[in-house]
Amino acid sequence: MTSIDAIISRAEQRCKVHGSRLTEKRKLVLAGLASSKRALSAYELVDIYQAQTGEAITPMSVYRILAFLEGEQLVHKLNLANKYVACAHVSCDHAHATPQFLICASCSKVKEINIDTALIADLTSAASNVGYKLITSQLEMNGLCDDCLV
Amino acid sequence: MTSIDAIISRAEQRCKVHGSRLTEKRKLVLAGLASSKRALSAYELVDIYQAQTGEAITPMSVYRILAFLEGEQLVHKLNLANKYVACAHVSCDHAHATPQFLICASCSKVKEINIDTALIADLTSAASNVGYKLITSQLEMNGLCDDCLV
DNA sequence: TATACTATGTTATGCTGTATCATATGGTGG
DNA sequence: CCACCATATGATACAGCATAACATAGTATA
Repeated sequence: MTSIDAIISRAEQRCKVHGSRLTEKRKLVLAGLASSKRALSAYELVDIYQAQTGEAITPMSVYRILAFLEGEQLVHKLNLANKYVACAHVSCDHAHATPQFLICASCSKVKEINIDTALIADLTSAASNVGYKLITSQLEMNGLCDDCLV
Repeated sequence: MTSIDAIISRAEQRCKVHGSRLTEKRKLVLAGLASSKRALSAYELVDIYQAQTGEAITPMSVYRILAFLEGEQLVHKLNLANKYVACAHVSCDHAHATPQFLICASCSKVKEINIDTALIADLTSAASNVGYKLITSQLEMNGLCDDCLV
């Protein structure tokens, strides 16, 4: 079972539980994303969908599908890069702890990591000290991956 | 001396030291940004420039000027919001410690805060553990400010 | 003053994302 | 099984963010 299959099958499970529909198109978009190591833009997904299925899809549809998949926590949007990744982290099988991301500024490769809860708590309280309530503790950081560092 | 004046005068100082030119347009764009509590988009700055000076300026020019000001560390780009802020933090007068930003998702009001150096070190080492070298430790977090929370 | 560099003007274009209205599809109750 | 309603997708247009490429103007210095 490839990691793509794992992601798809988890998606099916999740949607079943939530009573939402993982349609063929949604599945294909998710598969396109899951088959990439890199984060992809919506427009890149349009091309990949076309390449993998031979069918055309509009950016509008891709955006709608990404929004759905985000709602099911199957996909994360990386706001720093305006790109999307399939959620692949172990934590997702459980309580879905807020993910933290490292994004390679050169090749868009993404690592989803865990950061100490205490550290997140520190950030939250630092924010609260100046009157801000964090919407999400999803942290995104730009870096260079080891491949691109060479 | 208003905070705008303080920002402008620091800008003049900085450019003098660096041998770069703080032209009238650059000064006016910086002033536009400094006069706002909120982060502003390049296109908003175009409008503000027009309103404050009666002269038109193109987005292209504003982008170039913002790039210059960023290079002089007089302006920070907030990648989460695609907006810009004049650097107003005390830390900027000194070693220019890496700034951390809280951005109100509703009104774009920005707080530039200090985060414990140890915490940044933790993030850096967490990144390094999975093979990433952080490009910047500038952290951006979306939240809601106290005004918008009401 | 000639020159070289920096700054700005001008136009076009690309990428990211959303609004809107039309059509199709699929589940549910009568 | 059909009528109905909610959901999903199609199609088109457009808004906002950002850069490319080439032309012109302004400035410092040999």
